[in-house]
Amino acid sequence: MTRSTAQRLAAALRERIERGALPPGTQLSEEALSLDLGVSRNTLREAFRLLVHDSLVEHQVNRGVFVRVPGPDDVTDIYRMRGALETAGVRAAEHAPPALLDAVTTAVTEAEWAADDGDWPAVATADLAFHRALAGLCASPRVDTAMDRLLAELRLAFHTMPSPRRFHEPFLVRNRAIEQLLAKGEYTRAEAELTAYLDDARRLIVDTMPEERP
Amino acid sequence: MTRSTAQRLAAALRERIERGALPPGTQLSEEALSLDLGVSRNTLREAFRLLVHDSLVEHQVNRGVFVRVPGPDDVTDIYRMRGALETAGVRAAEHAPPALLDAVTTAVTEAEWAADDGDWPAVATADLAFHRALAGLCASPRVDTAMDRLLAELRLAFHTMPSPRRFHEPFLVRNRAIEQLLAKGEYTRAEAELTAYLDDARRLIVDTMPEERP
DNA sequence: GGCTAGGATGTTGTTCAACAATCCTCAAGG
DNA sequence: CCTTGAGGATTGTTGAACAACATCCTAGCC
Repeated sequence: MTRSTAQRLAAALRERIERGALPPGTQLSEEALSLDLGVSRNTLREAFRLLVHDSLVEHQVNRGVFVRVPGPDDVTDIYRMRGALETAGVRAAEHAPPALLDAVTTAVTEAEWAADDGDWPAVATADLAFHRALAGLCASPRVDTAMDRLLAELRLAFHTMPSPRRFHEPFLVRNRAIEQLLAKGEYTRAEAELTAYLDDARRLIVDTMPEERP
Repeated sequence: MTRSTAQRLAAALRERIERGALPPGTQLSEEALSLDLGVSRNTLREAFRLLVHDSLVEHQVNRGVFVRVPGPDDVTDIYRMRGALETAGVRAAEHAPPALLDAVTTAVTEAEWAADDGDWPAVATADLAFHRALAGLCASPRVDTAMDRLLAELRLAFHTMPSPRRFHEPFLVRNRAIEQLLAKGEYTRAEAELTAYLDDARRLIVDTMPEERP
């Protein structure tokens, strides 16, 4: 309860953006939103800064803030950094506390359950949770928050895809494979598998994305 | 010149902090600073948000903003994430564009020159530039900015050390060794060397840091 | 003496209204 | 077709005011 008004505002807007109520490209008008949410323009601007911080919105000077529209090169870059953080997690797996390793296994299992139910949004969430858990093996708060921001940005990119519904499903078996390799202590092979995985996923996304506007 | 007033303010404050004019722990009073810098309190608060974003200052609700005082566990965590980003750069070195590899070599050389001159602040800058160049081999804007933030935060930690003057100098020979391994294409050994390097540097810093306050 | 309750004081959090600076639109003119 | 220039709309910034909160000091109690 010790959160500031601006922080609560940012959370509310973040929720709207991730749900898709504010699709990429939308302008967030200061006057309209401040009236809508019942706060002053100044406070709303503070909330905007927080959203800029997790790169969900983009601030153009003298023009306003817009929900970001990640382009193909953004996705490519996100996957580069994901590769750095997740492979670091795999390399750290050998000395990671058991609780963190359990989190990896749990995420894979939950993704499989969701797929059995045909609950594709839940599959997406669990898939991302699996990769967050991989990076989490670093046992580093900074890695964790960086990873969270990357995945939030990626979720935004999914919103621009034509049909993201069953995107994650074919990758579940590869998630399980990586988890097995980790459990068996074959870290080098796990890292190679993960790298190949990320490369394929990135390619698949970039290919189905609309062209970048000039 | 298309920068906002808040951005200019943030840059000015960032410079003061990194120079040490605002040592870690200092409270940044809104009223005093707004009078001093000739801007409104609201604008100053916007600048604060930008500084929070590169984690140079810390915002405590209803208490104000303070220049961060990184503790030993902060340093440990920074080195964890540095390890992830820099080793990723080393692994990407094989396919990195020549310009990025040149940047690595240049940084090492400049560090050696500065050491010959006994210019320890310049040695520190060049040392950090070398590691920034390593991470830069990823050719990823997001990795670059993440690395920049990490190093800025680390510079803050140096300010709390008793005598950071010649800290970087003994590491220069190891920088050169890593650079040589990269040039010879021995990426695996370069990565191992780098990991050992980071571990030693971290230990050295943490051991000379004052105790964390409870 | 030591401890708690309560008020005094200063700081931050938020709002409001106004004006300046900038961008966008659209129509007039070459 | 292109340029140019109002005009309108939005953001950028300010200053003042009040509310909410933290800290410190003091008075009172055990």
